[in-house]
Amino acid sequence: MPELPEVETARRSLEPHVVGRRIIRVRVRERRLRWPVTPGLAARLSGLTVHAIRRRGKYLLFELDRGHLLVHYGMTGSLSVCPPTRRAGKHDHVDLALDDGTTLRFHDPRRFGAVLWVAELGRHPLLASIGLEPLEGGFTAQALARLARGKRQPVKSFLMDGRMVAGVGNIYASEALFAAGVRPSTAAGRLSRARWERVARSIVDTLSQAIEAGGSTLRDFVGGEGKPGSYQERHAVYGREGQPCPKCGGPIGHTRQSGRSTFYCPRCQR
DNA sequence: AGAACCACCTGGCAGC
DNA sequence: TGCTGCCAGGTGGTTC
Repeated sequence: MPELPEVETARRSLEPHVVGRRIIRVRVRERRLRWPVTPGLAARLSGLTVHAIRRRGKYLLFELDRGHLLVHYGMTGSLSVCPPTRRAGKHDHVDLALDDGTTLRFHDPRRFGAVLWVAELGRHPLLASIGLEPLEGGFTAQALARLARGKRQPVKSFLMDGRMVAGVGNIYASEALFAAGVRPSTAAGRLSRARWERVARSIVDTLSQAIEAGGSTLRDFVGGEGKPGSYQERHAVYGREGQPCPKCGGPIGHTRQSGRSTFYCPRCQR
């Protein structure tokens, strides 16, 4: 469950269970994730209290007494709060036992996710070059246009580039561009100011509405406390090739951009 | 310098 | 059934 709305939904649902809890024990069953789990994670985390859970793009950041625990879901990662009796399954790679008897468990079949301890967030290379945060101040048409200046890259790829915009992935790039009426293949550097205004607003609206709906739940089920989201029912174009466009009724088109599926309405998006 | 492609994994599904 | 090939919400590094 990995784009911004899904990560934000996870953050909100974990917060009441995890903030204020002390980490009692750590168990790493599989350290081969996107990057190897920080060596000595158990010694690093044991005894520390979680003071807050923040999000930057698609990263979850657990603020501790010392440093942060950084979690990324990759394509198939998830966290759940389990009762102590729950047996670990095949892809349950990391457990944090908390002082109320529950376990915060990281599950990730494809192992594209990450679990890292970070001393100083500001200096960490994974966070240093992250782009504009769509739901915070500064996410404006002007800022986007400035970043895109001179780029011939398709606007959809631009929006999915984490160094430009944080947290927008394949689903929400397609959905936001549909809402804005902009063709995904348009060169980012050639969008007019008026179109950037529409794109910026569409990104904010799309992400906000998705968060309200609890995100999109596709092929995976959300374990633990997390309930599945329902925003997939409101996808206008994503995964809907050949089905009628909600605006004009024409068939939704499908194409491939730098290896990723793109869905759009050829009539409504110019 | 900028944009496309590859690699990293497992699982589910369609088609034979 | 079981096999094969293809597809999947990410992203850093490599190649062109």
